[in-house]
Amino acid sequence: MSAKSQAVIPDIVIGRLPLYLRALRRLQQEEKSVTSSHELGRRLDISSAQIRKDLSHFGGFGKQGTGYQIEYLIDKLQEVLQINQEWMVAVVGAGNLGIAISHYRGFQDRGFRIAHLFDVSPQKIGQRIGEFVVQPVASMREIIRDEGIKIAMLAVPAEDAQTVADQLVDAGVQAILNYAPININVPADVQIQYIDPVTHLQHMTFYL
Amino acid sequence: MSAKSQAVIPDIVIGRLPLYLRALRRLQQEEKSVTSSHELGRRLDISSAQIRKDLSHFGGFGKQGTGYQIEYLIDKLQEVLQINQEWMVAVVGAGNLGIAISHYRGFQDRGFRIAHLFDVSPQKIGQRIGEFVVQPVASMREIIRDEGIKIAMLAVPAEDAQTVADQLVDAGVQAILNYAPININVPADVQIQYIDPVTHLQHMTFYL
DNA sequence: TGGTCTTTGTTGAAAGTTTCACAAATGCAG
DNA sequence: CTGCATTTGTGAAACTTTCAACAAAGACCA
Repeated sequence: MSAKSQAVIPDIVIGRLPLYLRALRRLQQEEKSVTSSHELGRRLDISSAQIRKDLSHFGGFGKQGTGYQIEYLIDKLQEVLQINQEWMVAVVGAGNLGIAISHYRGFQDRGFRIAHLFDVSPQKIGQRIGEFVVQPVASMREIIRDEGIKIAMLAVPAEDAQTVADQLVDAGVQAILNYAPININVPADVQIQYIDPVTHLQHMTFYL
Repeated sequence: MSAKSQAVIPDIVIGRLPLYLRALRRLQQEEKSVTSSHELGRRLDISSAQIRKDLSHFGGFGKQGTGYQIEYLIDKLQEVLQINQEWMVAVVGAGNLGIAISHYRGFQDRGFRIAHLFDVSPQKIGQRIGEFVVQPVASMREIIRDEGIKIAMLAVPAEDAQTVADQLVDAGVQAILNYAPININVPADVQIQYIDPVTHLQHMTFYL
């Protein structure tokens, strides 16, 4: 009934909120203004009960008999996830992957703006990649500190990932999205998430 | 005690096996030949009890007092995940992302080989990207069928993802790794996994 | 050999997550 | 206004996953 603003929310619930948000944005693009836990569940392949329960952690966003106002729910979820602001992000590694990330237009309207692209290689430093000029990792610490950047994407070789992550943490970064296929150790108060397409492929081959 | 080869293994356990494999390969690179559930757990930030339990689903791979032979365990896990063979993979979408995927060297030695790169755009068809020539989506069905390709990576705009996925399934693909930021519906016997960096970033901003 | 240390595989308990089922609220048609 | 159809939010039950603890096996040293 009331927002349980102080209760601990399970991390697995937080992880689903971005999916709800993505689906809601899509419904909005389809000119819909109201939806239900059933419709959302059908699209996401998640039970309607789970969606209702997840959302209820943050207060009563819906209306019985009607459902959820899409625009209102988007607003609320963005607020919960703190993406009702734009976060600056640093990308480290200007290889194929770092370049593809830097060109990707999809961060902009979902709460993130790439602010810098760093690399160690003298051949790459100074090169123009889309709207960025590759900057030296040597000056990374100072720039990240000065601009208060809190989020970084790591697209360097596996061998360098731990070292670069340490530097990022030292510079004040609090959330790292690691594309290198290796586990990284960070302090408990730093967030880390992994993207490794091969682990997903290997997960699926089990069932083939 | 004995391998429970017929029991149902929880999907969440299967999802961790590729992580174990990745860490084991790393240990192997460091010239180690034996490891323990404790060492693995420390590296992966997973409890040793969980690692032992996960591995015990497939039989007794370790030795009390000693631990696990790294090479043997890698072999066994590759067998379980069916990556003791090389899977051909089709990539659809030759934009920035599809190109980065096609250039990535990291699939090769982990069980996968990119066999084709498809796109709809007449400007892209025929272009050379690394070792591939972009082929028309129009001939995708036939090629995938003829070559018995079972796995595809989807790097097309969100608007086209469902349509292309339907075509892939129709062509006989049984596992799809979708990079488009949208949920896709596939038959129950087709595997699907998602990669969307923004959902990871949004997950982390909750805690900042 | 005997004693100590390490480490696995397994059991059962604890913790966490999902699903069920229903009261209460709302909308709508007649 | 009445009755029927929807749909939320929620408490309790069912199910899943993780963790703690320990016997048994092996390694190793003196």
